[in-house]
Amino acid sequence: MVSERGLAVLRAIVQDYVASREPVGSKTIVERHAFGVSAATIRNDMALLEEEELIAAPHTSSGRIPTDKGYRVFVDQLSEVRPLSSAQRHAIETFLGESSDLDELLARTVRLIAQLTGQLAAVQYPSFSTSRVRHVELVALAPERVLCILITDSGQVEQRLAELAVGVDEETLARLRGRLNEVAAGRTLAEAATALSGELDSADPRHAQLLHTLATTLAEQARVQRGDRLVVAGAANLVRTEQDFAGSILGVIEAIEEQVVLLKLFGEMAADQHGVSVSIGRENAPFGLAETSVVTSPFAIAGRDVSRLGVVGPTRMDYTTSMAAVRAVARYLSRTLGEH
Amino acid sequence: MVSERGLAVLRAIVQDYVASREPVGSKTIVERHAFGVSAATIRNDMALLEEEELIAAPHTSSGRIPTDKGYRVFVDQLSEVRPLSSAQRHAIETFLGESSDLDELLARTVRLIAQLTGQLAAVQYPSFSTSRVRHVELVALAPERVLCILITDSGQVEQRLAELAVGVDEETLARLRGRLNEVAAGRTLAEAATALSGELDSADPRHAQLLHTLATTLAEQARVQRGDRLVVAGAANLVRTEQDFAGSILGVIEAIEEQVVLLKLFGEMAADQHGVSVSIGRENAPFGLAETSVVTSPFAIAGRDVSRLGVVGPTRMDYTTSMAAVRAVARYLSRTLGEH
DNA sequence: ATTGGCACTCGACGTATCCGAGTGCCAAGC
DNA sequence: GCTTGGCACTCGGATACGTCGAGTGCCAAT
Repeated sequence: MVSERGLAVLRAIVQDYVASREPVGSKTIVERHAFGVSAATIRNDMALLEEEELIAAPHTSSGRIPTDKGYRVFVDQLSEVRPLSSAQRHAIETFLGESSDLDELLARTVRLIAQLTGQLAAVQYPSFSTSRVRHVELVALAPERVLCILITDSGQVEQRLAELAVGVDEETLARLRGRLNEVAAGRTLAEAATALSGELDSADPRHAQLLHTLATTLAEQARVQRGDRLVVAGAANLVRTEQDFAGSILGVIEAIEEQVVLLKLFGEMAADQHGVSVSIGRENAPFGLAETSVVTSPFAIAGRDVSRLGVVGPTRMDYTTSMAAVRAVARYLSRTLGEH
Repeated sequence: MVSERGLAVLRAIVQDYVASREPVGSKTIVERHAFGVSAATIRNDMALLEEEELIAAPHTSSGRIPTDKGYRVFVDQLSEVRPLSSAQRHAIETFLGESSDLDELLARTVRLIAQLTGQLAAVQYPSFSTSRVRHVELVALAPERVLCILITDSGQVEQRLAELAVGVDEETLARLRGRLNEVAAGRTLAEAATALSGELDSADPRHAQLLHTLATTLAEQARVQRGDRLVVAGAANLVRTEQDFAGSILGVIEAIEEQVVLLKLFGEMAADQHGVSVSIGRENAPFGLAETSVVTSPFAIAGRDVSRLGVVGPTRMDYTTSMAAVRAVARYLSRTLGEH
């Protein structure tokens, strides 16, 4: 139904509305875009677009604003993702390049995205369910306090303190260390957890209790997915766009702080495999984020898509910029982490 | 100059204003507090208080609101810190009691404070400048990639990856491990850093480069004060009180995200040694937080005051509740961490 | 299909008005 | 010498109203 020009009008409306925050009228469009037709013609097209529920008028005789559906069409069909400027690309290289470890890299990443997009940014910690145990280290802080350190082949380190009922000497600890490494090393975290549980049965009865404590500690540790954590930055950006939220911004802030909500949302978006995905307005209603849009992209460690990063902002956000920045940073990250 | 009753009036004004968010007039006071005098008398007292700049009128012929100075007097002289309800005390015990490690304990702590006070809460990571090195562990992930793990007697674990120009075999690594432990173990982090630097000179030339890398890595690691990190929770609470900030809440959010600002402020408040300290409104102007008040308390690990926790909120905050909650949680934390 | 014209709508904005809470002051009273 | 009731005064907030203008929908003409 909607003509070629009609879609161009939709694109113009989205762009102008995002830029000006005000309903855009037919006159504004012919002024700011070279359509070569009169305002009346644009009005006819707009009537069509309104019928298709791609745009809406806040009240009779006002300009139009895009609906969620309108944004969807814009994102899917009308926006070409233009690459970042060389300055921005350079910023990514220099700002992320000097990171020393994963924690710092992700912390810098999330701040960078927030800065590039002017939105709230979030990076999901990589889930290491497919990474393998490289080494298990046991350090006695006291005879009955043993620090268990788990090192994976993705360079991740997890530590946990085990409190034992009876003390253990260095020699025994060395034996246990050897045994645990034998059992766990080279396996995925999940496999290692299972194997460790099985190991309990064949344990030297004298150290059963000790081994049990250590094994369950390590097993639990292995079970913990770091993928259930988010790093967030740019809350100030969210507050800055507060007036874009008709309802309160409170729910959004709470959802961000809660993390679980956002993580679920990230999880759902993982279905869309290839590249950047966008979830718009009411599409997020199940998560209590009906007025926000989320732009995310997966990124990979060692070639495996393990996690997501993205931005959260008002439905009326600059999708083009957000998508470009999210895509670029995700790619850079995948490239850097792929070298591991 | 200000009579006994005058101070009582100030207390009433602070309490009513905090509760109602509206300038409080003489009539309201006689209604809600049993002063046994008429509104006219209260008005006389209020004129006195205004002369002393303890209260102010937003405009002619409106009720009065406390000034920063008024809040200061209220906090210092007029508010008795009433202990928490048993339910709240119970909440602290149960909510914090089940924490397994320091990270989780602090994460739970900050959420608890935010919940108890309805303000934004922050906990400074303990600074371990006075804690001692218990153990240094080196783990070769690859011949030229060595993971350095530093364990302190306060149970803190720091890890860092060292990239070496030339590979190192297990045997050499074991020797180095022994040497580093000899040098560093038992010393404070600062001492260890110095000692490690000195050790470089007497190094076996063959491994000079290797040792240098490891030593500087560890030294830098030791130098890093974890006290320069904050855990924050309850941003939603800050947004909820947004209307209490005449200027924008943006600066506050930015300061919180920046962390450095808040950490400096925490540092300054450390001067006031005994228990809860409060910094009000313009007292925070150097930090760009002229409209906010900060309530903090130190807490101790192993008997040493090492860090602070507190809340940040509008000048018009419930100081009594905030102070009580901050004090109670800090005490609980000190008690729990003192057992280490 | 496009266009200019035109009546119509409705929110934004400025002005005038009213209302009431609250003050300051004063003279009278305990 | 405090305290109190009375009273005039002030000022912000709410309400009502008129004006203005951007923008629309529709229609007849091209």
